Amino acid sequence: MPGPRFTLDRSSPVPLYFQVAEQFERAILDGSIAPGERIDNEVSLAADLGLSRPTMRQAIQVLVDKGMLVRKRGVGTQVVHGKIRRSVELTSLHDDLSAAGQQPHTEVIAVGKVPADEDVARELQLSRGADVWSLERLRFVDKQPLALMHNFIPVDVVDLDAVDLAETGLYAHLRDCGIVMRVARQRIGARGATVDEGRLLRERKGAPLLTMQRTAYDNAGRAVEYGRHAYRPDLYAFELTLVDR
Amino acid sequence: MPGPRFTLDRSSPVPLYFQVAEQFERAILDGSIAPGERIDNEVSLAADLGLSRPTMRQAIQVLVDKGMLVRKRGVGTQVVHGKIRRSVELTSLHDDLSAAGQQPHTEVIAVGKVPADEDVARELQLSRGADVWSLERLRFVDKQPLALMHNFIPVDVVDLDAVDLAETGLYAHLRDCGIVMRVARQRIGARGATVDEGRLLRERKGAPLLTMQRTAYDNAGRAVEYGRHAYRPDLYAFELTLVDR
DNA sequence: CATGTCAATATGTCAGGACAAAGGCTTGAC
DNA sequence: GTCAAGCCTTTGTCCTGACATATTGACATG
Repeated sequence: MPGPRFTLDRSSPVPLYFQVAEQFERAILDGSIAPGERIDNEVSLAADLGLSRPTMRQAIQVLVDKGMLVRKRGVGTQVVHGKIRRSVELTSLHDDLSAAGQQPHTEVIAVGKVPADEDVARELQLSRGADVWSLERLRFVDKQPLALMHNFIPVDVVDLDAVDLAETGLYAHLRDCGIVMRVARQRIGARGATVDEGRLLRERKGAPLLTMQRTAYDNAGRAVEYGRHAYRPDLYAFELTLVDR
Repeated sequence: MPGPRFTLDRSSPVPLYFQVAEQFERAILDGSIAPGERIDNEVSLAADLGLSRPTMRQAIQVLVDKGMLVRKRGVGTQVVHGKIRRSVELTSLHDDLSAAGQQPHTEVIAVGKVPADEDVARELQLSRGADVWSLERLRFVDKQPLALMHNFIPVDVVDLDAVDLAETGLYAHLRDCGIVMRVARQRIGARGATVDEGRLLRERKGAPLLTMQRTAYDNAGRAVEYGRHAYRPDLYAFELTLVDR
């Protein structure tokens, strides 16, 4: 618990509490602080670094939210475990795979304007039959088909024409257009593959697929994207870390 | 934004920030504050209620974490959307269903001590072959089989003999024994049903099933439970709300 | 030996103030 | 008319200080 000496850069634009949290996280991940070990109390940690207790507390809170630390009143704060897999976040599969060092490859199957069906209209808060962008893509990893993705986007959100979606990824393009997604509702389920899905994903009809539907909302609470995706369950799964607060 | 008048009870043991958060949440859920609407700024809200700004800020943060509010620096804080389905939490299926007003019914298929296989040993941080409790249950809703649950628990965590697990639910029993689960890692996937699973869940062999594996850790970072579950995807799905912070 | 009490310790909550940074709006120069 | 500078509002970060409450362990008591 004397722990590695943390360094603070007060001239950096990075908030102090975040600098501390980052270094703490590294120390936990690389094993400098063992799981189960108690860290110093907030007051002395703050004093060591020349911070106020609320700032130190805020730094610790970041890691508590991530599930790496656990507070116990009257006792102290302990490391729960070192290896925390990345939890489900508001990112796209493209980001996920790129970050994992894999070589994703995307094939655009179809893109164009279509009238919204009942599902799409409800999720995007539009009237049924309204025009929406429809985008179907097939994602590969190592030449193997991994996911079939069908996205719907209101036409007034962004223009999808003449965009190289095979390269950039949908979410990256939306970000570039100034669309900021803040909240999303996801629903994860399973079902058998249709004939078309089977052909594209190289599975037989009826083979189990992992499905995910996601509706994403921007700053203003406007629904900006609805996606229905199907994954090959032998190649993909969702991992998440739950924290009881 | 003048908003409903909130009431504070300073003699209550419930923290002030939590009282405010609760009443705010109710106002959002019942539509008193419409989605997209901006709420008052933190300073004046705090002044209205006779609170300090940090306390008011903490109250708002609770709802930001839930995905109901979105902050924008220099602009204000907005309601994103009213209806937030419960996100995935550190609770059991039994709790989930009870809360939903359904009538869950559980059948214990098998319970006893077994040697840990490779998976179980790794997840529970035990040596292979060590004795663990094995508990297989089948859960029904409205007489329909919904989930097949297989849990493993280290023998030194709790005694599972002579417990009516059909009634109480596993997690409730663990809570009663003083086991507090703080963090859990989940992995959600899909696969085809085995013959045995098909028989119990009344599906044919190879029918798509939604699967979830969960390892739960207690305060000390000790793995206290590992579960492999299979759900009928026509009756169950995982919903979660993601928030970008 | 069991049990209740008390003190030490650590986190939980709350107040009040200060300045920084970002977004939106107005104003002014060109 | 357009674009940039500057002002205002609002949230973001950080400080100091205080008291409340839960946990643990030592100690006294039955």
